[in-house]
Amino acid sequence: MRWDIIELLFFAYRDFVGDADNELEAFGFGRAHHRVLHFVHRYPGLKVADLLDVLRITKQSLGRVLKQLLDEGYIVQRTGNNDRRQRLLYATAKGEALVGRLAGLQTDRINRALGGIGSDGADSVRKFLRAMIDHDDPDKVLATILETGGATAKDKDKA
Amino acid sequence: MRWDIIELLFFAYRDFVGDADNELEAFGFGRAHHRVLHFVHRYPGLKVADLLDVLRITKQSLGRVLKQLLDEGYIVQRTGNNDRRQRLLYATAKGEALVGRLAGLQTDRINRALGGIGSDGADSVRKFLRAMIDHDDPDKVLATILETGGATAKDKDKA
DNA sequence: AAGATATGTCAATATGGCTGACATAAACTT
DNA sequence: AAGTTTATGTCAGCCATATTGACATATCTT
Repeated sequence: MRWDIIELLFFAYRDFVGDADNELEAFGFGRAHHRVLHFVHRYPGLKVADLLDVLRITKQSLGRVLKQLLDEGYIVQRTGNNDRRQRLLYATAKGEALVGRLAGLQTDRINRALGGIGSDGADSVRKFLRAMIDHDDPDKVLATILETGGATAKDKDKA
Repeated sequence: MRWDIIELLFFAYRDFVGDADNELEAFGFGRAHHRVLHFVHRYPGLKVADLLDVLRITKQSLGRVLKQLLDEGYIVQRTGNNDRRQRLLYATAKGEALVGRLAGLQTDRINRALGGIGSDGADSVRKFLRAMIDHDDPDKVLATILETGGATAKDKDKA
């Protein structure tokens, strides 16, 4: 039994998401909002169904949170060009700023943690995390990540 | 920005906890039950306040779940010897069996993921996860983990 | 004895998720 | 053109898990 990793994962993830939680509270948002905004920002033009797939939630659940983000100007939606039924989702500048802020906190934590294990170690972590994920039947976003090793068009801000 | 690790962590943790979730459903339990049972099993003799600290929840939240686990025979509580106000918590054989089952699933996933990175890589993962955790003001369990590097008396079943 | 602490309970509320049902608009198929 | 399917949205009720506030009893400490 790998109790060591099981428990480290619990505490690590708790603190990792805790960074954002504290910040989100000020906006009256929670984790669900963060997730939606994150993926909309990182994968602009996602349709609603894509997001449901990624997050593995129902449209009612998504609707609740998405509506708030739309109403408050963090996300805009556009009708699809090829299929006018679709609603393609994009983060606004306001939304990007918020995602950036949250990701900054999380990145700080990650960089501190990576700081002690060198680039080979960082490689191992990426390999490990990647291998922890089920690869069968990936949603659109995960498929993108798995086929690019994590590098995407939106990674230009990896400064 | 470490978008790569941020996203890998999201999906990895989702799938990691998903293993247990599916199994828990059959018992009419959820994540909260799993967490409680896990720590009670791994750190027998925890008092209620310790558990509140570890899980960072209120006694009302804990009470709901703990009561179910007590009523259904997964956990027993004993009055403290030095302080009769305390309720020390222990997993029953039934409780241990369930934890073992859940941890087995998670361990399989972890071992598969570790299988690709060798023992140096595994070391790096442990160091990384450990460094991802806030070390200030640790609760009783985390303090134990941090000072022993994850090896505890209950690790004899690391077969 | 007075004050502090460990635990437990009641009650109302919040976040985020679910199921079922229904609706409209748009696209596809016949 | 009509019928069928699909993309999205909404209403409603319920659930899991967590919170806050208040209060209570038993036990320990001063």
